[in-house]
Amino acid sequence: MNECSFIFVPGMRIRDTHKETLVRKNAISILLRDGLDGFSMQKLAKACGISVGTLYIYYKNKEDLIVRLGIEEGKRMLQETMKGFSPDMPFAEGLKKQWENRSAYWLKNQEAAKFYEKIKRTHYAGPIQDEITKSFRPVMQAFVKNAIANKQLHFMSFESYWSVAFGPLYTLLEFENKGKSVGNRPYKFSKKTMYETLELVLKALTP
Amino acid sequence: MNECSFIFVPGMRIRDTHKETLVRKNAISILLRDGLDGFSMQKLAKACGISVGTLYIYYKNKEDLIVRLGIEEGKRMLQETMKGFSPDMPFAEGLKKQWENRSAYWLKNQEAAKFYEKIKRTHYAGPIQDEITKSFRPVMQAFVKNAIANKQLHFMSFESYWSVAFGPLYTLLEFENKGKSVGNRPYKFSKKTMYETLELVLKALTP
DNA sequence: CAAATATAAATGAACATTCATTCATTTACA
DNA sequence: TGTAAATGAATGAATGTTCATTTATATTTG
Repeated sequence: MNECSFIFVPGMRIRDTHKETLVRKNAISILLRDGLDGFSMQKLAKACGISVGTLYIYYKNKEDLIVRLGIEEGKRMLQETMKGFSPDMPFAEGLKKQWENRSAYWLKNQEAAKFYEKIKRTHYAGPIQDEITKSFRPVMQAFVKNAIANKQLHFMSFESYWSVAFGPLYTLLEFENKGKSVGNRPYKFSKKTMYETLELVLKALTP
Repeated sequence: MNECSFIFVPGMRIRDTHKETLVRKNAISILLRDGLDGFSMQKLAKACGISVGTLYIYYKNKEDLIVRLGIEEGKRMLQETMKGFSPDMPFAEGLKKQWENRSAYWLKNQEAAKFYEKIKRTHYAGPIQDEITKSFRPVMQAFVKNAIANKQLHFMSFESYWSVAFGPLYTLLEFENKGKSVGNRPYKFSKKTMYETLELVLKALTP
């Protein structure tokens, strides 16, 4: 059942891999500019300067295209979030690492991050989350388990923990995303606000 | 410039106000079922059992329809969130009230709440947020100001405060929304988790 | 009271676009 | 030269919106 296997055949024309990046970048920027209901295959093909038919060589259909881009970007983001992180780390240190990684990625890859956050709230989210989850759930669970065992984290329900540990960060990054916070206050994400907030979160979670 | 003013004219046929509810309910359920890109005016008209043309009597166009429904639901939700709340309340009490109101509304009006959360993340969000903001910004600002003045809340940036005060609640409600939390863990919102989380938040924010 | 009237509500067929998707054909390369 | 990549015109369904027409009703008139 390996979709990637292939039989070598002489004379096979090589697929233009540069084109995959082209499609991804244009798809993301159209989706952000025009929204999900302003996105179409013909618009995408035109933006890429390729034929509509070509899109159907790379992707089974529109849904497949959106879902696969979502999975790709989600994995990329989580990969970056986990850089230099290990579930054996002391709790405060590990959480800090994740906050730093996540926000650094967000600021460096604004389009990709906005795209992922947007697509997560559509009806395409299901298969995307399923795929992402598979890869990262074990690491995150181990981290919490260790922290509680080592008395670096209060005993509490997993959802309570997660919502306090990451809810505030996501809220700040959403503000950054819009450029505005609550009440349309102009907002620019800064390390200062981030560390200020992280400190509060650690105060809440740690003994 | 009052759009609502009208000149009384004999023989005016009365608009069927029941129909406005019909349109709103169907629009919301189509949007939740089929997503923004699965929503269309003809589909909506058919679901309501009325003519497409009628929709264009009530709403200028599709965007106007979505935006106005968003504003309506957003205002309704915030109205409920503020029930029995006053910016003069002691901080912990006021925050608790808002958490309770918001979650109660969410559980009682699941469709409306899901709709609002979804539409907030689309390109229709701008004008919706602008309108909502106007009504509730002053109250929320006064609450924080009072709390800091009375030393019931640490001095901190507004964004830091907001993200910690409400980020975790929104995260829990999103879990409830999906029926799953992180890593596809099945999740059902309960007052127990809510109060457990609120306690952590208060620990973070109050001296 | 009942018929006529005036008005806006409501209709739905019709419009030009745009949509997702297909496929016979052409192109480029190992 | 054989192969898969790439094309793009074509398809039929669906899109947002319009508008000439019909319907319902509050008021006026007889």
